[in-house]
Amino acid sequence: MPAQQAPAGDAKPPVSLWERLARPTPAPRTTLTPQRIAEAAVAIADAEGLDAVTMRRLAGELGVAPMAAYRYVSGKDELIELMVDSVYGRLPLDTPAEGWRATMRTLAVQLRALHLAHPWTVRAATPFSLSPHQLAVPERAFAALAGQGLDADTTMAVYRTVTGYVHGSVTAEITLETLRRERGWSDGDQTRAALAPRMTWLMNTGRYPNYQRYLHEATRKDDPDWQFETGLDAVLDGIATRFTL
Amino acid sequence: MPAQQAPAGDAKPPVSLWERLARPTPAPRTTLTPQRIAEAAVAIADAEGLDAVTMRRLAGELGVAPMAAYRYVSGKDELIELMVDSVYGRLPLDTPAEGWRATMRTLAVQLRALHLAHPWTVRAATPFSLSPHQLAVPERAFAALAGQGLDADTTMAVYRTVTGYVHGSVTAEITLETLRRERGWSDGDQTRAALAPRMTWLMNTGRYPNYQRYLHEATRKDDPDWQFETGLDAVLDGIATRFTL
DNA sequence: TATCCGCCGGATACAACGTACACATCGACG
DNA sequence: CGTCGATGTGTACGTTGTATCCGGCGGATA
Repeated sequence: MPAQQAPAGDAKPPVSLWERLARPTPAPRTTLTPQRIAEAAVAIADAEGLDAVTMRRLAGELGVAPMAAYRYVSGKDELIELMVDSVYGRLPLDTPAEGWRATMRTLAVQLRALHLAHPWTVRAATPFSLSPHQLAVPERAFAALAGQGLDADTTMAVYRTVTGYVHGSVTAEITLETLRRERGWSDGDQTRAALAPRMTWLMNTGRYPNYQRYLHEATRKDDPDWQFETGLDAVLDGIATRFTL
Repeated sequence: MPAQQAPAGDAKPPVSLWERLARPTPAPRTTLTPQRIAEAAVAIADAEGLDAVTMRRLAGELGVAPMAAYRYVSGKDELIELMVDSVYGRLPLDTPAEGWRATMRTLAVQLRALHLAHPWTVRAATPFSLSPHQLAVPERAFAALAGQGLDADTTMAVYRTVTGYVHGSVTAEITLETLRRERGWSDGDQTRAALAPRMTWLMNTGRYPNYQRYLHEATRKDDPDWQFETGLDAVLDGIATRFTL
């Protein structure tokens, strides 16, 4: 009798990760829990980047065998879903309501802060992943936008516009910051110095005169806060004018 | 003298990938060239996704030994840089000038089209990677924005805002589209049907009333063109009003 | 109290990956 | 004709995700 308790013949429509999570924990005596797994993995990713999160490394950090975590996640993809949901759970979404614009603005700023605190999230987070804490973000936005006379599609367009800007903008910021960190460049000047050979060669091709002029004239190249918020306010301006909010 | 200084070492200052590429090809009779490598890799990624691009697979496609490509790229990272630069080279950036707004709009639309045609680029492309064809994008934008009375920093802010929106927005779009394709769901209804179990469970928690209302009221959920362009026009509106262009 | 069963974590194993390294080969130039 | 540098080959190693089988503990049941 080969106790074949494999995933069985039928596909895999069974309970989702989040549904399993929500069930009361069968016993409080187990050494491993999804929360512990998520926190350990997040700690590794925060400290050494997403690539350092290895099933073996994670197991080592938890003091268990390499395959142990597979009791709780079906594979590495689900582990990352778990990690992302875990950090999204730390978002302080309970700020008081103050009108749609202020709410959307703080939401954007909070999302950026979250990504900066956990740079691996921009690579790992799939927008619209159906995880509880990630869903709380559009929920918050929709709540703030309700009652403004917008239909559902436009509400979604507003939400997507703002989060699209945030995600793209922060991705660029973090890509550069990560590159800088892993190469050991401390400030912007040192970064430019390290990039100088490539850059000067490219500029000497003479094909980028406008870009070159920017390089000479810009003075706030190293102020990501200013860059982010300037763009954000422009985006919010645009939403206000186009949808007459 | 410990002088270990991990990042210091100054290990790889040699000529960059692009500098090497620009040198005259030493002999026109070699079977392998960076162009051929890039095209083969792009073809694989277009057909089967970025994960299918393997050094061995690429070598097989080119009819050479697994390690052969390493004569031209220092590793897989450089291979991907090469791939991205290759597809950026297909951008038709020579459209006539028609004012900053029209230029920025078509640039955004073209970038979206490029990402949709090669979905792996949103994962692979690091913004501000210093490759010739990628640099041509900000060059084009700066050219269109020059003479509008903006200082260099604001010009960059405008560029970053638009490309940030494009990148983030298209990333979301492609993530969903890719998911749908690899699961074999044909249209939006089938996607929603497949996601229904997860979705209904989440909705039944009662924690997302506004999101749930959106699900019921929305009618253009499956029109990504409309979503993208609506957001884009809002962003451009915002830039125009905030910087009085 | 004795028994059984289902959940848990451990151990082993495998295929695929990126890539280091030494070797063979071939055209060009002295 | 001999030498040399550039090009592609062959082999091998360490690491990764994960399939599979096992032993054992604990609580419900008899």
